[in-house]
Amino acid sequence: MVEQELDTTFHALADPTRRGMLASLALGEKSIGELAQPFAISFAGASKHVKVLEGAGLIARRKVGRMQLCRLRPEPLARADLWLRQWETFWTVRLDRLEALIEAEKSRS
Amino acid sequence: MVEQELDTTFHALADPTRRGMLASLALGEKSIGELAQPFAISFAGASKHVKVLEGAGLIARRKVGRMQLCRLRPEPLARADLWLRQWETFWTVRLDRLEALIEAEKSRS
DNA sequence: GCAATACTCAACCGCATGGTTGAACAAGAG
DNA sequence: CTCTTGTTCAACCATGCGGTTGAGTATTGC
Repeated sequence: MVEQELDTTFHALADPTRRGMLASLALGEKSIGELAQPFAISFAGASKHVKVLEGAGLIARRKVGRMQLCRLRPEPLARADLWLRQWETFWTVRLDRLEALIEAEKSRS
Repeated sequence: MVEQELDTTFHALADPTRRGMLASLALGEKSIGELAQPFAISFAGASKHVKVLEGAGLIARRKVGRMQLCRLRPEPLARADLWLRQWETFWTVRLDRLEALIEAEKSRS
């Protein structure tokens, strides 16, 4: 179950248009038209991207008059980040090793 | 560009088989056969997944005799994590708000 | 040399993706 | 009521994905 959420979350994040939309939503609620505007894309195309983001639980919508306002839902991002941090020790160890090498190089000169 | 690296990294992570392979590699170098074994998958199929991971810079290979040993390269994971943490304030604010509500509820009772 | 092992490569399949266009619908503006 | 705006839906297209099979290439063991 968690596995499947990671699938959809990472897949949603694997597209630059969708990441751009999220960045745009970080500044506040936006209609789908406003989300589509910066990307040379058709309205229907944007609508599809929004549906992917919604399917991944990354955004929620509410209808206001004739437009749909989208807002960010960061929970899946938090869970994806949690998963990525499993490897944190892995890459920090590497960086530590690198720093140690740099220090060794310094003291040699 | 950084954007494109995020594309390939997130796409590589969006598949449970590939995430499993990474987890397996966290325990040490593995041949492609060893990587394929836990997943009911053909040899060629595993080879493709490995190629995707390699293309994303998440693993490196070296030839030892007739087998290919793969090892984890965590750098792209670190960069993906960095990107995700852009939203960290976003979700922690939410959690803070939730805690505040819980506290408010407690003191009301 | 010969057989087995550890792969890679090319071709194919079914299905999803990202994109389009054009028609439809719902709601506010005149 | 009509026109425009904001959006969805359905159909289509080209491309790519995850998977397979079958053939081909190194390398090791006998």
